[in-house]
Amino acid sequence: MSIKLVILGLLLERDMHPYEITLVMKERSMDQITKLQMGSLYYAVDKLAQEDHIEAVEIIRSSDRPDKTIYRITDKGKALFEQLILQQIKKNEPIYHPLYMALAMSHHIDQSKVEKLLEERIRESEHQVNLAYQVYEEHISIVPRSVLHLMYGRYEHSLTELRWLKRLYEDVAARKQSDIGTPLHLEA
Amino acid sequence: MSIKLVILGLLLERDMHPYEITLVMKERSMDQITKLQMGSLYYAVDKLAQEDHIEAVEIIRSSDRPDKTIYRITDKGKALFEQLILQQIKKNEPIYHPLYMALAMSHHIDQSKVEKLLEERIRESEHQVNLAYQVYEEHISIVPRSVLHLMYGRYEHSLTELRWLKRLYEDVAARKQSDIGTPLHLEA
DNA sequence: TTGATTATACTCAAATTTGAGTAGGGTGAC
DNA sequence: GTCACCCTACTCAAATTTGAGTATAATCAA
Repeated sequence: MSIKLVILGLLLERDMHPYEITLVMKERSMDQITKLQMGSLYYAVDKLAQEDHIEAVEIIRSSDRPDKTIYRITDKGKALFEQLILQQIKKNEPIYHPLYMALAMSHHIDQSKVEKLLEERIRESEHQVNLAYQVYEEHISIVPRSVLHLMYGRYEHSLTELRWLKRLYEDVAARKQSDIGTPLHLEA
Repeated sequence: MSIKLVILGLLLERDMHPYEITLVMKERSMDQITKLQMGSLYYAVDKLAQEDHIEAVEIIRSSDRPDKTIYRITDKGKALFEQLILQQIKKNEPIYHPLYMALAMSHHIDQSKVEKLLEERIRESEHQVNLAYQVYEEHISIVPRSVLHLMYGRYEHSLTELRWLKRLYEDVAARKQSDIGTPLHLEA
């Protein structure tokens, strides 16, 4: 499970409390690559603590706020981290893409509605591309190279998606969605 | 939830039993775009049936095999299908990529191990690219255009991933993973 | 100044997913 | 001919995820 990897990886940099982990993830837009849900995060942290992969360093109590429990990674946790990384590289799991699936099945419904929403989605997608590029540029001088690769990779994938959406849009607008037999005439 | 969309979409083509849905999904490599787990599929089918979005048409019993329940989509189900498609196009959710995350954090571990596994992964990724292209080509004459877009899109994404992996590999092999401050010198 | 939103920090019940199990039949290799 | 493995079709308990809720403080505008 991906969130465990992130928890261990960030604790390898410095001790943190769970909420702080969410902040760092957002700062580096890691929440675009690994799903971040508070409930799952706290569950995973508890799990890791029960198994002695991480341990509480300090509990900060204030009368008015919830307690903050700061965690550190243990040696057992470091071993798990390595194992999970290697496992993930080895395993060949596809990347799921619900938007593509929805659009692939969209020929069953009213094409004018699809066309309309697709226009908005393309605009949103363009925005995402710019955002991703900006994040990449802003981090050039401040993150390790592998993290920079991550950011550039996100930019590339968002660009791939945008181009796909635009091609699809042409077809929807031309009401060709139900055609069978003609290859997509692709240049790229 | 993505699997519901697929169930409804396939039942829109013809009546099927759940196991048949898994076969069709694999045939069209839809299982590369939407996670397919038997348990989740049967759960979703039960759910849809309870809510009258689909209904049992026929139950085939043989003494030796488990019963097959064939389902059809209802009008209520058709409405849900449209709603889910439009919702999915509207919503802007990122695509999660655990492999990228693992590699982005891999600078904390032994680089020679990463290098080795990365070589295998690149070979596997090349294989996936070829496979995806082949699936696209083979389906040109037999699926609606929007489904063809899906297949071509998968090919493109796998190619984007392959190029990313190769660039990363160069850096790992050159032991540059921890460098900070140099932009990736990119041509594409 | 009151109301609205955002940030801090979690918690919990209910929904869903996972992973393993069940069980008979077919198929290919040795 | 038998052993191992895949195919057909699901089922189920346990693990995990989800989505909403909790509660306080700070910030900002109208």
